[in-house]
Amino acid sequence: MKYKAIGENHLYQKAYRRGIKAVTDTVVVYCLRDFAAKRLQKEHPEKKKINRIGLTVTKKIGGAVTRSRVKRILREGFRLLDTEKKIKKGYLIVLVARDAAVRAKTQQIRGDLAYAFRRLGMYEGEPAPQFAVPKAKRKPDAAPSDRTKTGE
RNA sequence: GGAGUUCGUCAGGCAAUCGCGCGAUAUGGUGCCGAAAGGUAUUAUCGUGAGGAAAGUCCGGGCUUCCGGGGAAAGGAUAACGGAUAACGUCCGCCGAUGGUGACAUCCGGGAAAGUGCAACAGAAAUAGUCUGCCGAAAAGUACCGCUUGCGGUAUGGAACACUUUGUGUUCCCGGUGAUGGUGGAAAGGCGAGGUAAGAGCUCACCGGUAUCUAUGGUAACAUAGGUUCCCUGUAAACCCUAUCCGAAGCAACUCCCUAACGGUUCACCCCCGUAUGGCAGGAAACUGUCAGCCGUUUGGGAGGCACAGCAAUGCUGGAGCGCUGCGGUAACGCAGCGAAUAGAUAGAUGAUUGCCCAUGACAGAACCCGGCUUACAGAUGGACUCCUUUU
RNA sequence: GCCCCCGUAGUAAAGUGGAUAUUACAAGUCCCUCCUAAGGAUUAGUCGUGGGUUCGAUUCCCGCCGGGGGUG
Repeated sequence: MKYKAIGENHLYQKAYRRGIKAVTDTVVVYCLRDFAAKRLQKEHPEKKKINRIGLTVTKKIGGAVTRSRVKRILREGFRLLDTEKKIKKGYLIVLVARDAAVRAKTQQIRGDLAYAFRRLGMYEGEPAPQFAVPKAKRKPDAAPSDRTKTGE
């Protein structure tokens, strides 16, 4: 199972503004319903829905070596979680690394991601997550804790 | 054995399972998007997959574009000498200077006798004579003496005051002199003797330096010895002068393809020269219109540049490229032969788990490509050399 | 990735070879006042950092460190 990466900057901005969010020590997870999911499903040879993931590792984390290592660990953690449990398809998932992710192991990342996805209700069989109210678009920084509550 | 100098090499390894980028193969693999160029997703097998600094972007090139060629100006860079190189501000050798007992290290390195500027504070004074100090020689005038009657010799700088007695001292003026004067980074080459009215490279000996000549050694810088000349501080990482070199921008440079539309066909804003127009129609001509060619701009999409290169492409040729060997050279490096040639991403590929070993792996990730420099860095290991101690 | 620019008290700026580095606001202390404000006095600088040139460097030269801007 391959993962299509998010390339466009505006999709990241959308995920930050309108997506639901969960925060752990090592990583911050944003999720948003992918509006291009049907087109991607049509392009897929097996006609499956897929998730598009994006990784954000800022220069504050470290140099090029540490940043690319953090990206590998995040990718591996997500891959492990995805093979174990079933995550809902057709979403944009943005993973933002925090300072603690530099010294983290893959298993810790996997656990943090599992905690975050459970809070966000992204597993199969659970009720669909509610997205943020449109008013949050005007004030992106206002009351982030409320949005996580609505996500539960 | 100890202490040290210097030049190199490696940059954890092996195995298993899962996972990632690229290439090839698969009936042009299969699906999807697109008008097209093309792209993208995915399956299997095989191959392949970051560095000595990939970094900083500090120099030098390749390459691409700016229409082509030549010249000038401005600006910039470099700086003993000889060599290496595609080139360099790099490298090697060597000279000089500095440091070290030494192996060795470092580079401070054109010109201040072309000119301009600056030199705070201190100091009398900062490139120069206003103070202080020393002196009254010479010249002129005056007085006296001699006689060869217009010359020679002797004395005296001028004024005031004081003491004393025809000189001495004080103050002021005139003239000479140039280093005595706590300073300062720097004070007119240093020191000694002679010389002088007082002095001064004014003269001499020794020492130091500048320029230049000769001899010897060296390709040369330069070194040694001798002769001549001169001795006016420092600063050129102040302006500047001399010699040499440099056009500018940078792959987000740019090129090509598909698609649609518009404009020009003339001009080169440092100077000079060159430069694409042709056919048809109208007109006497200037010129106008139109078509083709050429050039440019813009909308949307895509590829290339880009992974050894080029070509007439299972091969051939070539290269500032890499490794090994031999030869030449003190060395940098050169020449010859042989061999191997695959990172190429585009939100950006090397990870996770387990086991074993060495005994815990530092700095750190290609982004058009090379040659250097600089900076960061855990260790392991090889060669050469120096000093000290001991033994033979 | 490439090309540029800037670092001076807490903040914003001057100073571009010379003595103890200025100015405004802010902050601390003191005075004034019954108290506060205003006013007055005063304090605090490795001039980002390490070398070099120079008698002398915030200034000139070189190397690092940090920050910012432009460019599809």
